[in-house]
Amino acid sequence: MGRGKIEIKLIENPTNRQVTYSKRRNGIFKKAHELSVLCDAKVSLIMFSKNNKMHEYISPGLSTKKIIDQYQKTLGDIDLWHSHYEKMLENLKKLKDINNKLRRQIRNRIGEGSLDMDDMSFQQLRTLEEDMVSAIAKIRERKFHVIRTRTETCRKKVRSLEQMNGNLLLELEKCVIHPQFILHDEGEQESAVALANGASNLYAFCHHHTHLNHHLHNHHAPPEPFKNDDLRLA
Amino acid sequence: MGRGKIEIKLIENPTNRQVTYSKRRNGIFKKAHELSVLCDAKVSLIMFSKNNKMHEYISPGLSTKKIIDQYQKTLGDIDLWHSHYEKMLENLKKLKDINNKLRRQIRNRIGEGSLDMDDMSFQQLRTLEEDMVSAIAKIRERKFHVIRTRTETCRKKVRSLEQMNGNLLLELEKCVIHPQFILHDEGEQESAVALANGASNLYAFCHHHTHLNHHLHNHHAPPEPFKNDDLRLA
DNA sequence: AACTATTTATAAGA
DNA sequence: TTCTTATAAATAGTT
Repeated sequence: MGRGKIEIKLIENPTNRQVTYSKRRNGIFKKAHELSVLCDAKVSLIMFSKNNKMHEYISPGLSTKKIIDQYQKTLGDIDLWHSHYEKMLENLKKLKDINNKLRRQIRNRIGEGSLDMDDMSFQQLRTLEEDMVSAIAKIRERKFHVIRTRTETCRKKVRSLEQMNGNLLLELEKCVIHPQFILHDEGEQESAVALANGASNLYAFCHHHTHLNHHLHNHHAPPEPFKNDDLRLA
Repeated sequence: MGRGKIEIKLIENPTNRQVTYSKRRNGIFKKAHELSVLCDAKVSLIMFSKNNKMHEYISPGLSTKKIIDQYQKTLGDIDLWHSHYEKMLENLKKLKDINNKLRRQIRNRIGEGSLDMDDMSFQQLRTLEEDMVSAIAKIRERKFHVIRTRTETCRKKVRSLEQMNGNLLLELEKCVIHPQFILHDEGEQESAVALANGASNLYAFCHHHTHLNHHLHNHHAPPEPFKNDDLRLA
């Protein structure tokens, strides 16, 4: 339909091709629309030119999504997307199942599993109890490790404070033996008094801490149930 | 383009409409194909007639899926499908996370969580230990409930056996007092001896069971650690 | 983008 | 449905 007949094969000339594409594209769109109206048909027409420009026609009152959905349904779920989707759903279900199992396991271990436990035999309960006992032993061991570490840290802190304390006392001694160094004016004198007070405070502090230190060491040996030591250490 | 010009509006006559649909559909498909070939364009043409018969054209070497994928991509993921898919992926990830958390929790409770436990404070360990202790208490309670139930069942069985035993003894007594009933022939006599032996066996059985019954009742009161009773009852 | 000679599509009828 | 055919529409090549 034109000045001459053309063979249906790729138009090599890009300009020509582009022109033909435009003209024929409009032609198809017009025909698609006419078909939609004349026959009340649902039409989805999507096309990409050689340079990937997209054009689409959809029958009035429809969306491409709707058409594609209907397409999938009609094709009977052979589509790759659909199987992928199905796999995902399956996966989701599996994960949920595993999740529920884990939760039930936890509930059993917490002791809240009264309903689930009805399904458990005496043997199972016995095994669970043994498990829990050994688990508690491990947790206790871990707890006491934390206590030991904490004690160690505390002892180190005390030692360094004792050292500091000793140094300060030494300084104070110097000041008392040679009072001329600190009797420059009133302000300095006040600070000297403050220093003396501070030193005695440090003494008290030191004693408190060494006491605590011994305290901790006494409790180091017998790692028995938590109720005996946690109030002091937690 | 026909014997007469037609207005572009719904063709009311169904037959006419169907004919026009067929003709024009072929026309469009032909044009779509020509466009595909002439301009190397990707074309997807899906349509549904008024009675939902589907027809589609796809450029050679393509699949509708490919076109739709490209369509989605071009449209910039606004599509509902895509967002649905994304939501599913998100959901999947969340479930996996929850799963891992649950697993870690279990590992902690089992006492295998040495690595995870390094992240736990003393307070957390203490709470976990307390949890476990109360959980174990519940599990023990449950266990002893199972024992009680079992004991009860056993006792009932013993009682019914005792009853049966009594009845059999009564029968036997009758036979001994009135031997004429059982001295028909040799065969009958043998079975009478067997019956007597059986009865004495039942006596022994009965005693064994009542003994066990008392045994169980003694253990009913103090529900202490499992190692004391499970060998007899499990 | 407009023109137009031609081809193509198709409405109506059989 | 399919074929026929007169006529409307589309469009290739040109400007």
